[in-house]
Amino acid sequence: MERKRPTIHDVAEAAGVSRGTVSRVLNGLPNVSLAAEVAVRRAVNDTGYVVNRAARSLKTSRTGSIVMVLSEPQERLFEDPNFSVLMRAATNRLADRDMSLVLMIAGDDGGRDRVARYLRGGHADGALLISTHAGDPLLEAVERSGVPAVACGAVLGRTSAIRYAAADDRGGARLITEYLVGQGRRKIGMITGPLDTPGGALRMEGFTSVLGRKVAKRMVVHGDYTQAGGERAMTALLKSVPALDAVFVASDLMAAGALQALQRAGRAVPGDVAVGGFDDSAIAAATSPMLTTVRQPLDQVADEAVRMLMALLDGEPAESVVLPTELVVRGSA
Amino acid sequence: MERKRPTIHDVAEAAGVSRGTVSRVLNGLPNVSLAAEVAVRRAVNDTGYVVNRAARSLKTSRTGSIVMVLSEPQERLFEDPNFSVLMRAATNRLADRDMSLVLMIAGDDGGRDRVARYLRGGHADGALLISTHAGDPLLEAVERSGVPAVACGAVLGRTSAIRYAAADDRGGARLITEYLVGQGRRKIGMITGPLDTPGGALRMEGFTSVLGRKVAKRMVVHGDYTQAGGERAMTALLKSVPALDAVFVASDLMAAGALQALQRAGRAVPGDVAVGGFDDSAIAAATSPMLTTVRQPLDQVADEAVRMLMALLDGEPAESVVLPTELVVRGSA
DNA sequence: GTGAAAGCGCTAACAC
DNA sequence: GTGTTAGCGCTTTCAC
Repeated sequence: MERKRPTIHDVAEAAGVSRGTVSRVLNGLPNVSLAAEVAVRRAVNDTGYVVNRAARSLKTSRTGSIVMVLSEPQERLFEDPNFSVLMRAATNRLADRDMSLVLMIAGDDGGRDRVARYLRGGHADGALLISTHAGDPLLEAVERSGVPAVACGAVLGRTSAIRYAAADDRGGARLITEYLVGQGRRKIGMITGPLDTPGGALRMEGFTSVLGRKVAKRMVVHGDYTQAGGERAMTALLKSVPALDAVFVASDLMAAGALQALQRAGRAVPGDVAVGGFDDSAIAAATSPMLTTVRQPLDQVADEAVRMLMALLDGEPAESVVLPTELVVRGSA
Repeated sequence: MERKRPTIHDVAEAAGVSRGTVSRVLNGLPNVSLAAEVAVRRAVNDTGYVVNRAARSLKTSRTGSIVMVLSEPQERLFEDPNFSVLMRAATNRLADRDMSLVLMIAGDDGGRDRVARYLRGGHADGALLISTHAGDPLLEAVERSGVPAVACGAVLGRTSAIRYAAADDRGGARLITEYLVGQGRRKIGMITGPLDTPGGALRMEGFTSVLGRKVAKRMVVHGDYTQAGGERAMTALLKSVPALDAVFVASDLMAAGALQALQRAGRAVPGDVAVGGFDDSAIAAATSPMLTTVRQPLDQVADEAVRMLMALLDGEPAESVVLPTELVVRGSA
């Protein structure tokens, strides 16, 4: 039973029509009689025919695949719970359209080069960009390639024309900051992410938009999205602002680190210090107390990003979208 | 500047040689003079040539891509910290060989169908299987497709001939169980994963191999790898074995749930009850106390799986490998 | 409404 | 050591 894979030719023969007609049926083009269509569909079934994408692609110069590019340093990706959500949603949305998702990592120059070559080679119809940061050389490389691209997460900096779908980082930060204020907290600090990332810059903007730029300045410490970084930042913040009674931490993972620093310092949470996180990842429910945090609709972000990318592929315009976040109250604040 | 993408023909012309010679240089075949090689490389650079994979694939019927198939119910993947590690490592290893990684999700019948069609269509040179379970219909579909495949994680059941690379689940479970015994614990319970998964069945085997099948039987409760499931299982275990002084939980996420159940029940950890986890994921360092757990070398698992798959593609044999795990002692036991 | 035929860009077999 | 050439399987005019 090791017959060669059937080609469109075999199907045509089995259906008693020409290859052209089979192609028309397969692609849903007009000008096919009902009889022919039925015969072709039957023949496809009987022969077990599956199109050869390479041949189709050679002819149409469309590949049927989208590349998802991660431009995050690898260690961080390693700990990033958001990434797999985006990937899952994107894979499913693309599968709905019979397209596939290729993954590439552009963490260093070599990786970026590979991505650039891949795109210039026309190996993907479009690109989905994950976790780019301000001034990321990848953005320029992608734009130069001419391949349609959409980012998941805001694209920072005025220089890029790349559209994006993102959760409302600014609004989410405002939400939780206002919640802390509403709880009667008066000395509220913040631990940010790296300021060249949207989650770093925009969540800080949300925070300061509530508490004021000036006041907030000495209450803000910068972290790096790792748990150890969160712990260090919390320790530093406690030192500089001993009277602190609340802290908004820009990611759950960092918040877990902050919780540990607070415990070590003998501060009760939320009794002495209330802690707010961001992400609503699995970590948020694993800490003690569980984290009050901000949920990002990441599956919707991916859905929207795919939708926008498909529009772009069809030559239609697509505007960036920002999706609302949601406060999730648990024990830590 | 919107020139058409250069083809091998343009390169040949620029280098003053034939297309055949260019192809030989590109593919590192012998019988090329140094002069010709230099000229071709220069021309490639000058023209910005990138091979057209579709054309190459059409000719060679090799695609240069590997598909990673997730056969996990989607909700679980969502919380699974292991998956992104495997994917990152596999992507990097494949990139080293200039191959790319396509992601597919085979969580339901529709997904499995798509995967089967994809493989039968010859759209990938090989498959990397993630989180298959015993009797998974996907395994049969993959085998029927004739596409070389390797699993990450042991393949359960005698029926499948698919080779795998896995962490030593049994040994890791033994390691931590012996550690608990060595700490003087006498009433040691266990919360397993689903028994049709390797992590479910093998970690339980490791546990019972230390404590004995009979003794262990009433001390074992089954979980589902979720945090809520871990919490429920812990509650049930405490009820049936009130004198419990230690528990080995088959994943960190479930262990986080167990910790919460213990806290609610007023049992001190590790004072009253020692808790051991498995995975050494980010969660393990976020709980309080931090989890004593078993580290799996997942990047090595992916490395090995890719290596085996490449061997298979070259027509060489490949034997399954099991990689040693490591005990990571923190606060919970 | 349908068939015939011309390539898409590449590799590999063959002739020199 | 190098050039020539015949397709790989498909889509898409162009006739009919």
